Amino acid sequence: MSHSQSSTLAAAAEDRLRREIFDGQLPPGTRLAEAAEARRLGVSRVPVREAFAALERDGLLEFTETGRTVVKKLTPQDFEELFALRLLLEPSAARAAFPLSQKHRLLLEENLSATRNAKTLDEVTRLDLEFHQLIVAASGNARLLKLWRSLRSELELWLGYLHRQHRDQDLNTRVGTAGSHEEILLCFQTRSAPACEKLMREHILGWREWLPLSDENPSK
Amino acid sequence: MSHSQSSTLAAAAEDRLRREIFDGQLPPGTRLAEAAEARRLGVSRVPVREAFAALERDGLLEFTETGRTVVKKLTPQDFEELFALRLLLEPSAARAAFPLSQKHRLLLEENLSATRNAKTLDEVTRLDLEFHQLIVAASGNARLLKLWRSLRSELELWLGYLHRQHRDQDLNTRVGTAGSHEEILLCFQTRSAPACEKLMREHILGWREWLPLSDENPSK
DNA sequence: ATGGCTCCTACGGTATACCGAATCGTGAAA
DNA sequence: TTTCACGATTCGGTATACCGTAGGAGCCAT
Repeated sequence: MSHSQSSTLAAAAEDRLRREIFDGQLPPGTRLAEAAEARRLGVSRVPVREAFAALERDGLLEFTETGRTVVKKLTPQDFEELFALRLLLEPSAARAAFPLSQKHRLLLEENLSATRNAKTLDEVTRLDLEFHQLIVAASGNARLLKLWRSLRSELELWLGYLHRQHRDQDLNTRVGTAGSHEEILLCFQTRSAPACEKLMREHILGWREWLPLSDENPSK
Repeated sequence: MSHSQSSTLAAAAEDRLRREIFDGQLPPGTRLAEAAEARRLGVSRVPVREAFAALERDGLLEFTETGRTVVKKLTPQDFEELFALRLLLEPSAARAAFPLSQKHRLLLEENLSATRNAKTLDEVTRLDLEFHQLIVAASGNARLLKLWRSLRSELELWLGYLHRQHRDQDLNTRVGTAGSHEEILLCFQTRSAPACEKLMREHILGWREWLPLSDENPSK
């Protein structure tokens, strides 16, 4: 664990494992053992154990009945669940976030500006999720934000898989996402809470639409 | 940790601490130290540490910036957030749960039967939450159930506080809850998905209504 | 060749020990 | 009396060690 800004070894281990799972270095189904990962990461089993626990509650790992730890396999069914929950949570969050506070308006504008300047697909994806999270945060319901964040890791995992499978096509469709976000922010500034809710709903439905799904999936 | 059906000491410690928090033996704001709790529970620090982590993610404990562990204080604001989320999640779950599978219908009927025979207020409360959880589970969305369960502990905590403050009055109003649940099950068997969604929404609104709030709260 | 049994290994659960940092109490100085 | 500083204590983070058990490999019997 040579360099990492995390204050605790457990957090550093969690970050690293999370990244390795996202990057596909630890494909779904991989069995992880505390001792082995501890050796590999150069720490003892205790921080690794805590990292496993954290990643499990984020849905990236899975504990079997017998205590084994496995990188979770995501099925199209899993994705449909995530989609259904976004469709449930985010429009409501948008409605509650209206009207936007000065602070959150600025944060969203910064996000859009960063998105316009983004160079890589991963960066655009991260900013995309960040935009949505900002709106959930703006709703003022801390627990709602917590629920959303608990879905975020799995979402990122899915998007990562999809990007690796359709590296070419996504870059174009991504432009649409950014424009859609600008439209949403404009809606917050010029229209009503129900309008924002409706627009967010349509945005997520559209997002579901252009995602290439169910032809190939990373599980099994 | 003399007797407990939990297979692991960490789970047993978690159960015990959870119960003590619910019972009010560990009032909000109480500072918990790993070593002290380990001595008190007769285990080492490791299981206690894991129990703390689990209870923190359940919202019953709180880690301060400096790493201290404190029993969380619930404010009326917290309760409003929980209420808003139930109002968002559960009606949708009811819609998705329609039509009820044989299995879930039986489970709900068992629940109502147990409620009719219940003797103590705590038991009725537990069965009440169980009824709602069953419907969320019947929605078929495992992640939705996970989100709901993550709210349950805090909900139980709140209800526990309220019961201790209004021990007399609640017993009567509880009868209404049970009847309301029967109505909901009937709706599932005789009407439509939107009807169930609407009824669930009204049920939760009614629940919010009769709860004695904002006059006294356990925080600060 | 196949099914089952046994032994061995690897893994997770737990206890204990060590360390640095934060906290609190105490006493000295202003 | 108040305040500041310093030492003792506590606490959380981490490492290491021990134990029981589950899984797997190899062997034997059929």
